[in-house]
Parts: sequence; structure tokens; C-alpha cells
Amino acid sequence: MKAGRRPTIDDVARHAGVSKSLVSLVVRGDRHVSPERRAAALRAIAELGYRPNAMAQGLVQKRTRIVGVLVSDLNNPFFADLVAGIQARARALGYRVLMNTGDRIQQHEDEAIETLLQLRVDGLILGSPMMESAQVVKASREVPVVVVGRPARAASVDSVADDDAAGALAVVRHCVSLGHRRIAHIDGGDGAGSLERRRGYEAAMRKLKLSNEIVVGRGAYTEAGGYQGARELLERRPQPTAIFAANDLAAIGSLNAIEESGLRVPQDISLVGYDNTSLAAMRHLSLTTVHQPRHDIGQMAMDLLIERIRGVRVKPRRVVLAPTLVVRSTTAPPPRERSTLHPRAARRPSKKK
Amino acid sequence: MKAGRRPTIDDVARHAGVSKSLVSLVVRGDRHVSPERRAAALRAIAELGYRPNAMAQGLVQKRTRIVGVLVSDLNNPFFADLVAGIQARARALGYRVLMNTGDRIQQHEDEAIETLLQLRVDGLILGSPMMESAQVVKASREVPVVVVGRPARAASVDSVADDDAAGALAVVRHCVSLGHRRIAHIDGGDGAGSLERRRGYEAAMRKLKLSNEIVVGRGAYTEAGGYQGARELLERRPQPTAIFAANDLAAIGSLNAIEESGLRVPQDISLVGYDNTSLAAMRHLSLTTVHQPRHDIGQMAMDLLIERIRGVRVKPRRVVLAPTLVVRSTTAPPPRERSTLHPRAARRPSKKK
DNA sequence: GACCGCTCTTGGAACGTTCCACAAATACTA
DNA sequence: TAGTATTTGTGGAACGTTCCAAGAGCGGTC
Repeated sequence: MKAGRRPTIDDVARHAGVSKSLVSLVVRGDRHVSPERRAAALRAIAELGYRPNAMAQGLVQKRTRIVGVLVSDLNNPFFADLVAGIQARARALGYRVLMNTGDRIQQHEDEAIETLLQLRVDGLILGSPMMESAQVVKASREVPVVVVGRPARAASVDSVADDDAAGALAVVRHCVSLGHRRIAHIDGGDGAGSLERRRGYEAAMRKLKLSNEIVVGRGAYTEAGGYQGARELLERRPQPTAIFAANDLAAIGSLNAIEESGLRVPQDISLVGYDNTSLAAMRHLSLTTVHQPRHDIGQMAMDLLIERIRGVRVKPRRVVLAPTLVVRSTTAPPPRERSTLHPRAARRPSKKK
Repeated sequence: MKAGRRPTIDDVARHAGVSKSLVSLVVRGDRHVSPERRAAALRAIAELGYRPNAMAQGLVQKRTRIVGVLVSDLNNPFFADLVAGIQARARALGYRVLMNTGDRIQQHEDEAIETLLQLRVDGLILGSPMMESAQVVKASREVPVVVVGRPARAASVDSVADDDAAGALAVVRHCVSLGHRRIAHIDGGDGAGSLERRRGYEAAMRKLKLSNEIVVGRGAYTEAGGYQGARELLERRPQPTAIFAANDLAAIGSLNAIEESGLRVPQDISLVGYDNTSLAAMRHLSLTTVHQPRHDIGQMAMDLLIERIRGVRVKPRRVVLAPTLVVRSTTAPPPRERSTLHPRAARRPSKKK
């Protein structure tokens, strides 16, 4: 082996005095190898610091045992648990995970996917992608694809998502049971599942005879989006007495806007998020929200993917998990009607409580 | 091209009636190709849906134009901006980014690195890794490595980190200026830079003649770690009047513990975090913290890496950025001495305010 | 008209693996 | 004892690219 070069399997073979085929067998843990040669090979591997070249392996094997994961937004802790679930299952199945993010920008997402496809990953899990579904379908022609957080249309794509309609209904029901009627929604913009969540909200309102009270503010699955949406809603008269944000991040943004306007949560206005991320659970925030079993969703996504990779299933599967409402401290009965007409004076921004 | 197979450069060449070398030139944008043949090649590429095989390319070129990024903890929004900075720079330089996380588990981190090394990435950026530095050095023998968030020892490794001593000093100074003396620290356990931050705290305390007041609670760079550390500190008598947590996540955990014990922030106890993540900026939390220019850190890390990759520099560089204190609403003058002896009765956990 | 120097194009040798068919050695069977 | 399995080990052909040296065509020059 020459100085600066990384050792190859040939170097190892020469060093150990065996054929490269034999070294290959040892590396892959084949049991039809005599103890002596195995030991010799292992020693040479250790001495040279040999590390198999995954590209060469992938090239000849026509598979990589790598699954690519696209994460929509690293700011959203939702994906931390999702990825943990994927990783746990992948580890058990002998696959490795490589991540990528498009930072909520369609073009970047497309590029991220392209990188993964050029690397010839064995499968793709798309976590709440912003990209158009045509792109998803296109990717699914190359490799098995599972979409998380938004229903897939195409027959070649599986999906795992929670039942947004059920989640939204639970939220609206909860608010109504507290006495709210003017329950507004801040949507998730072009985010994954945003439309479903919004439709769920609208359907729930209609179901509870509140069709006239349907109000949707334009937002996004981000703090900034929630802030904007809340600002929009708070300008309306009469103001809503409850806001249902598309996700926890947006709820936090809404909270910023609400507090900025001098209103208190939940005394003046109730607030509900979605996802039950670690943020919502913060005692100081204690956000009422909708729980999704993120870790399970990740595991399920990986399971679906592996079924496709192994070819044991070709029919599409749409897994829908039941969400559950988690009532915390940001929801309460609405204030008396008059109070919304006389909002309290805004408090000093720098002072708390 | 046979049915189920992915088209190769040979398929494209045949389909376009040119040589594969010509197709290769077109794909790589070489300008010494006649317009007609270029058009023919491009058409064939589009018609067949050809996508170059990055493994084959990497194998022959002996480089991948991919940099691997290890992210310590997806729950920490610190890394979202860090990665964004890395990506922005990588994009400009024509590199692609592939991520991996070890979920704050050493062994998983080692595996993540191994995956990336077997793929022969051109370089590695380690974001606040938990792994032992021997592992880092080992990796740096294979490929250029830049460590973020913790100083590197080895000559083969570059690092980008903020000046933890300066940050800690700013925190302690701020607390002292408010009148605090019993300023305790919750450390980051085995987290990256934890030791430096802790030493910085101790040095700052000594510098401000508060050596006797040095108290360190054992924590971690997580919400749970901060919670534990705060519990430990709150059991002490006298209780500290200010807590300096190793990062924002830990500060949030501390806040949970503090509120649970019935104390108010900042009236009864002041709280400071580190990193100035989006969490700290939440109006509802409004955490006093230390700002790190995360995006710049990411860009800088990528720049250092590229210098090594291109071989224009072999001497190690340790970039240290100046942190700045961001004073928000969780710090205030300490309560009168007696008050800590008569803590208020714990309020109902489910009630706020 | 021979030669030169362009530009464009091409075949074939890498790159580092695995896989396959077969060889060699050993053990078993009739 | 010969023949047949069985177990180990091996060389060489893939895999899909890029790179390199060299060829083809074609004006221009002396």
C-alpha cells in the first residue's frame, strides 16, 4: 500500500496473503472461512485501518442499505422524534439513515431529493415535504417513497399521517365545551397536511353549527407564520375568543402576537396548537395541543418503506393514526362578551406576568 | 434499455447515437461539444430520465463533493441555524450536505461517522459531538474534519466555537450587577464545550470575588438535564438566587423545576441560558441568554473545511467567536435575603400565573 | 500540397467492490 | 478404492462512471 492512499481490499489481501475474495467474505461475516485465514484477514484489516468503500459496494450490489430522510424543518422538534423512530427501526433492520433538509424551500427540497437519488439510496422518507406532489411521484418512480404528515395520492407512494380531521374536531369540540363560539384557525400555508387540517377545522365548525364563525388566518408551520396569522385574526372585530394554530410552532408565534396586543392567555383568549412537541409540554407554556405519536409514526414509516424495498407489497398503504387532545393551560372559558370590546391596555413588553 | 433497469450513461449514448464519453461531457457541462450532439444527448437524457450514479462518479473521481454533518441533537434548534449556515456556504461552493445524528449517544455517533466515512464524503463537520476526541482524531486521519462547539486538540482538526469563558463572564457579571451573589451553574454534562463553559463560570466567579459561592449542579444540554440540575440546586440551603444553565434547553428544564417548586422567575430567582436559540426569544419565555452567531459559525465551519479539502491549508485553525449577552426578562435583582428562607407555597401545577 | 494546430469525438483502462463459476482439498459412501 | 458430496478458496467479470491518449475532420499557412 502506498503512503497517502486509503487501503483497499487488495491491499488487505496482499498484506494478509490471501485473495481479495476471501477478505470480502470475512468483511461481510461469511461463516465459510477457516479460522486461521479469518484471523489473518482481520489482523490485516486492523493493521491497515481498512474501511470498505460503500460506493464500490453499492455499485456492484445495486443497493446501499441506506434510506434517505428529508426533514422539512430542523427548527421543529417534531422531526427529532420522528427521525428517532425511523433510526431505531432502521438500526434493527440493518439500514443506515442519511438526512437532508430543504429548509421549507421547494427548490432546496428538490435538490436534497436529487442528491439522495443520485446516491442511489434504497428508499426515501419525506417528512412533511413542501414540494409538489408531482415531485414526490417522480421520486417514487426511482425508489420506494413514504410520505409522512401528508396524505399521498399516487399508487406508488405510501403515507403515514394522523387523522387531521379527527384532531381538528377534538380541538373545536374542546373549545365549544368551554363555551367558545368564535374559534378561529391559523393555517399552515403550503405546509404538509395544512389543507387537511384546515378542512378538518371547517368541517368541525360546521358540524358544531358554527359555520358562520369560520375564520381562517393565513399562516405557516413556523413561529413567524403563526405570528402573522394571529396578527391578522386579532385585527378582526369581534375578535376570536379561541385560536387553533396549525402546529405548536405557529401557536408559539401566535402567543407572541397575542401577548404583544396586551391580551392574556387563557383569560382573554384561548390557544391550541398541534403536534404536542416538547415545546408544548414546557411547564411555562403548557400549551393545549393535539398529540401525535411521533416515534411510532417514524417506525411505521420505516416499516412501510422496508416492505416496499423488499418488494413484499406493491399496493399503496395509507396509515392514519388517531391523534389525541392534550388539554393544558392555554384553554379556558371565554371572557364575558363585553371584555373583548374593551381590551386591556398593552403591558410593557419587557415586563412579565 | 431494458424495462425495469435504471438508465445508465450507456443507454443514453446508444439512444442518442453518440459515445458515452460525449454524454459524460454533456452531463458535466463541458463546452467543447457541438450544439447538435449536445442537443441530442440532452434529449436522450430527458427521454430516458437519466440520473448520473453518484457512486460510480465518486469511485472514479475519488471525491464525492459531499460533506457530512453530524448533528448532536435534533431537539436543539441551535443546529437548525448552524446547518442552514453550512448549507448556504456549501451550496455556493458546489457541495452537497448529508446529515446524520447520533442522538447524543456516543456509540450512535460513532456509527453515524462510520457511515459517512464509508461513503467517502470529502469532509466532516461535527456539530457539538459527544464522542471522545480520540474518535474525532481518528476520523480526521481519513478526511478533513471541523468540530463545532468544542475546542479541538489535534493538529489535524479545525474548530469553530464561541468564547465560552467570555460568555460565562458576561453572564456572571450581569447577575452580579443586579446584586446577585449566589449564582449557581448547571453544567452540560458530557456535552460539547460543557467543560469550557463550566470552567468559564468558575473563573468568572473567582474573578468577581465569589469563589465561595461557586456551585455547580450536574446537568446536560437537554431539558431533562436542566430540570435535574435545577432540582439539585434548589434543594441547597441557602438556595441560589440566580441560575446559569449550560444552554437554553437546560434553562427551560430549569424553569420547569423552578416553577414546580413554587418560585417565580425572575422575582424569586433569576435564570440565564446560553445560545440564544429561537426558544429563548419567545416572548412568553423571554430568556436572558448568550448569543452565538450560529449561521456564521456554520459558514465558517464550511469555509475551514473547504480550505482543508482543497489542501490550501494544513495548519490547524481554531476560530473563536465573541458571544454577546442578550438581556431579557428572566433576570432581575435578587429578592431580599429573608424571602429565600420562606419560600411561597407551591401553587397548583395545572394553574398558570 | 504537405503540414500544422485547432476543435470535437471516441474507445478503453481505471476506480474498489461483490458475485459467480470453478478449483482444490477434505470427508463421506458404497 | 473410486466416486461423490461438502467445505474453502480463488480469479476474473461485472457495476457505471471519468479520464486519458489518440483519432478524425477541417481550415489556414508557407
